[in-house]
Amino acid sequence: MAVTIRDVAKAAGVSPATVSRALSGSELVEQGTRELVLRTAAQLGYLPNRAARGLITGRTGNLGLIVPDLANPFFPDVVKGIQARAREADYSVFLSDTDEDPAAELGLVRALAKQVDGIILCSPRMSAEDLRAAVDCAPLVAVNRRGSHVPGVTIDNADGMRQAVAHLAALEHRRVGYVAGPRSSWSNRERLRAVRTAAEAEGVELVQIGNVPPQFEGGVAAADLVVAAKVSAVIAYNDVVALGLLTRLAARGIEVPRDMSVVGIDDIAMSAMFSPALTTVSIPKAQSGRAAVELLLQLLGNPGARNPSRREIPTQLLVRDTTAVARQ
Amino acid sequence: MAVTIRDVAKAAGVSPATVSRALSGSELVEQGTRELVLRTAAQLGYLPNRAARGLITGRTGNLGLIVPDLANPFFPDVVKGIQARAREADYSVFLSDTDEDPAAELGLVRALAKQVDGIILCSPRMSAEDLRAAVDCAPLVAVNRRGSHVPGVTIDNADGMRQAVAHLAALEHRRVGYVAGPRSSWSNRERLRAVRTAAEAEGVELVQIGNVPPQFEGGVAAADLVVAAKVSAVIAYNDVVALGLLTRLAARGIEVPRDMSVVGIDDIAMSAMFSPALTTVSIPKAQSGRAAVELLLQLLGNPGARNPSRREIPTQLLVRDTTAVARQ
DNA sequence: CAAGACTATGAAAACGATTGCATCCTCTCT
DNA sequence: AGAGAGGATGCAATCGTTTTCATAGTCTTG
Repeated sequence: MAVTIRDVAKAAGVSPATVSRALSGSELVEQGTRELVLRTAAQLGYLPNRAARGLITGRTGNLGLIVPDLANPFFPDVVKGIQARAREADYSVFLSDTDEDPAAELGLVRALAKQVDGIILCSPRMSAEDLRAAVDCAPLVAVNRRGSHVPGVTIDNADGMRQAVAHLAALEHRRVGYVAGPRSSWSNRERLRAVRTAAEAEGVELVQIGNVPPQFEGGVAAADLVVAAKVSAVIAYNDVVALGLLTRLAARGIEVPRDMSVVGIDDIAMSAMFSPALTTVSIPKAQSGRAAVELLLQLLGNPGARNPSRREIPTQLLVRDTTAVARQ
Repeated sequence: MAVTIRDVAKAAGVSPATVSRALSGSELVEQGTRELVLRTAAQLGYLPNRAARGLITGRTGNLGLIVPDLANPFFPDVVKGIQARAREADYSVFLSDTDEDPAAELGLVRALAKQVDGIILCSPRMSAEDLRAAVDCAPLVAVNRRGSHVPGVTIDNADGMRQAVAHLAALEHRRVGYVAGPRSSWSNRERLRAVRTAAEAEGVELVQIGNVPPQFEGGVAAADLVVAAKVSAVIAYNDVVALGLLTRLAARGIEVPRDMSVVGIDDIAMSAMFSPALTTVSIPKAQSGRAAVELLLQLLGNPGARNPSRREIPTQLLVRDTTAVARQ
């Protein structure tokens, strides 16, 4: 059925070993022979059997990718970046969606470990000790999470929050709310800390508002708390929450940005489409994905690397229509 | 390093053959022996090497999944369904995003064919002949596309359009627009035909408006054409286009649904969050994904199946806030 | 009790690639 | 011219499983 290396060898009048060497670009085969082999292989439509190769080399040519929820509009773009970069490097990627179940993450890592050369863990919700265990299963890179022995790609939350708070301060907001995401989320803890630091530096009073699920409904629910908190501006854990806020504020007759300024984080596609268009801290999502693959490839090339490598992605405040000068 | 079947065999005092049989649930091994083997395997943390198994069985335990654009909010939900069902059947899925490049699709199918047991092609844009070629590469199921020899999952567009048109007709709309998607899209051709049939049946006049890219910008651009077409209601190729319409109509001061009714197709998450919330023909996206896997598994179990199997997914009109009685 | 039928197990041959080692040839240097 | 070096190639082992076939023991049955 399928054409094997032996068929090519026979057709080209050489041994399978020579075919293997010619195709893998080894330098130990004569120019003429190589060309002959390459031509024959192409002619026969030969494609190497990955399983067989993997068996002897111990590498699969696959990467594993675990995301908490693909329906969260943040992730598809990250996945696209990962996908694209992996393909360039001739790797295929296995996708797994945990449906927001942190307990499933470690199990998936374990299951995937045998089938892939490395794993990318997106926004892992798992505990620190589980993360440690995961790292021991396979070469692993985390996205949106820093761990003491885990290489990873993170967002420069500190600078993003600094930009957001500086923007609001420049608009004369003196009392600003932060609508927090899930307590268990590393990103949320990180953003909370960053926004506090930034507020202090700018001399702005900061009030934390709730811990809401990172969904539209979370924002809807938070809106009333925001109003009650007597702030003139609010920064949301992410864009989806911010859009929820916007919707409920409008329903209550509170006009944005006249009565309240709102800033999101992520810059998902919908944010620009909403009216009013959301001011947000933009994260280069595809770039984060590419960087994660880059890190992983580096790890695979040099598995003994002692210090886990890190990569921090810069953020950029996009000022759109939901922020304005504070009302006196 | 890794624990192999031989290690388990040695530890359990049996032959590798027996271990293999015990683990694969073959009936030819004695109860006691099976338990011993299972216990030993678990104890040693044995996980079978997929590559080795694949080499001998010829099956990989992997499925390939090709989508045109993961950033299109329609697809993540479908992918989630596919993912979930595949995992239940103990399959892993390779994800590939073609970035809307139809020319890349066949190449990807070819490349993937050797690494997977079957392929799911989502909304393939490729030509009919390419699709024929693709089917010959590997067991294959198409989603959102019907081809003469291609098993696939499709949406019941006819009924969806019927519901939408009946709804508008009941609201006394007599002249309705259809904002068409890309001419090359099979779904678009299908929907156009269905909406025409439905309009005829309801005695409603139908005007086709443009062929726009299936994005927000497409809807924005179409809005002015819609107004010029003097229709009182419009059905859009999909929700994203409908949201673009809504945005531009609002900017022109045309109030929805008072001055114009708008119906989308897909029911993406954002549609419910928009204001006004979009009336739309809902497609069970995850269910489509699951059905595709189901079909593929069936195909794998019985590759000689002559008549390609089909599955049609029902749709459901969700009436929200963008449709109202036509103005006199 | 003998003979056949069955059952549980093991030995060994695959699957298709890679790679260490051996071989053979050609070239160069003394 | 002979010897040694080195480059190109082939042979065969190997990776970890599954599966066919053979074997040895147990059970049934006339």
